[in-house]
Amino acid sequence: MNNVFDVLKERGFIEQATHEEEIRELLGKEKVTFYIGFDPTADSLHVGHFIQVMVMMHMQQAGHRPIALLGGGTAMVGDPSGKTDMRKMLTMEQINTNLNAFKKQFSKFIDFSEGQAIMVNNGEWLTKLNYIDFLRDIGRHFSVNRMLSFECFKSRMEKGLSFLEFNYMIMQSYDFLVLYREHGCKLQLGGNDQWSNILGGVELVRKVDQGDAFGLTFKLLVTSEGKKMGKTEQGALWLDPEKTSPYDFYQYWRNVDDADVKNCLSLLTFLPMEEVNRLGAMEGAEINEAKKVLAYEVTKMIHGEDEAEKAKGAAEALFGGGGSLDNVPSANVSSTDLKEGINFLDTLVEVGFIKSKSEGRRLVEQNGLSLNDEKIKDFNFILEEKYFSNGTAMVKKGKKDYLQLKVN
RNA sequence: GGAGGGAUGCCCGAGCCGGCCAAAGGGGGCGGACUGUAAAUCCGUUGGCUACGCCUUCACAGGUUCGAAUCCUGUUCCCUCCA
Repeated sequence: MNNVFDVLKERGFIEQATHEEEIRELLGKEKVTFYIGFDPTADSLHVGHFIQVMVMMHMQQAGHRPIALLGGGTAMVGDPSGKTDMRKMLTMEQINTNLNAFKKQFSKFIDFSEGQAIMVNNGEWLTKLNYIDFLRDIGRHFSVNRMLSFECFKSRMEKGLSFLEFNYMIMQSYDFLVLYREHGCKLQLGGNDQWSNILGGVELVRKVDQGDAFGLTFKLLVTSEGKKMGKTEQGALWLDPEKTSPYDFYQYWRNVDDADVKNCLSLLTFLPMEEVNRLGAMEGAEINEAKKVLAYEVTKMIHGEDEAEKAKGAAEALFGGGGSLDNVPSANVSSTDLKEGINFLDTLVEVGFIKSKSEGRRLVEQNGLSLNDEKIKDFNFILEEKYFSNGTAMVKKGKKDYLQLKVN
């Protein structure tokens, strides 16, 4: 019988705990209702959120009950934790759109049937609060002196912090109290950047209801150098295949630093730790095998087995090892245009493979663009039928950015 | 409400006694070399275009001038101190 606490600890999730021993004991003896909050600030979850989802899955598998708290109310305010600037305000409509997107994505990973997990929106209670009542009931339990000393406001003490955002912590703390009262929620989890906010909630429940409340935070997904992971040129690594294609998603993990492979396997897959340790210990070129496993496993979990197979197949086809080119990223060109001949760079801009023609020229100048493995040397290169075989031609940008052109 | 400071390219940050500024420097990104579809390192590059020239950029709207990121006016936002 494994205690989830030990599992999470072994896999490297845990960063800080309010009452380490008691939490471990609690998780070992009863079915615990816990919650993690997610503010709907974008129209899709990203890998940073996914770490939290992984935790929820581990917990649910161990028999505990997750509450996915959607921050429809808190998103109206914006969490200042660790941020240097104020977030731009979101409109109600945006928040609601995002909320629905989050809901859908959660359902893929957590089992919400028969009350095994709950999804709630804090907008339901936060937007109805009466200011004076709230201040008198809740506000009086917070010491401004203490709040100001919290790490999460540090960067903002220089840059400026509005009262609006300053209240975020109190609102989140109140969430915990509401969930404690309505669902018997005793534990709040979150990324380590949420430590102060979680602490606020734990203390509030203890003060107001003399309840047993606990908090636990997890490592944020960062590289061995401390940089945030899951960032691409386009921004975050999204779980929505429309925003980050399964192929790009796969490639991201296929290309992580050697030093991060083990950590990623441990946090983002359910592979047994023996396997994680075995793969993570690989060195030199061998570790590429571990990266393939990582990429496949994570992609499978997010996008399903079919998409993972396709992404894997495409990668193999492009980077050696055979496989079919069917699932390589592609774009269409019209056969009538092709008969007349079309400007190569214009075409690439049109299909979005390069951002501008200037970028295209730069690439040509720097020898970074090729067609069917022939370097393009001329800005005005004309694309014609003769470069296509079986209706396709392969464009390559840089070392590993491929686009298959297909005639239609 | 009063006094002062600020807003620059993806980010940070020079420039602000007007022309030499598409704007120093760093970070990041991109390309090349080296490799293992890795890291580190080195080199190049980093607004757009009908491209040795042209066009649009230095919070926003006007003005002065042959000419403004740089001067003036108004507006918005932010910060600091005082009340």
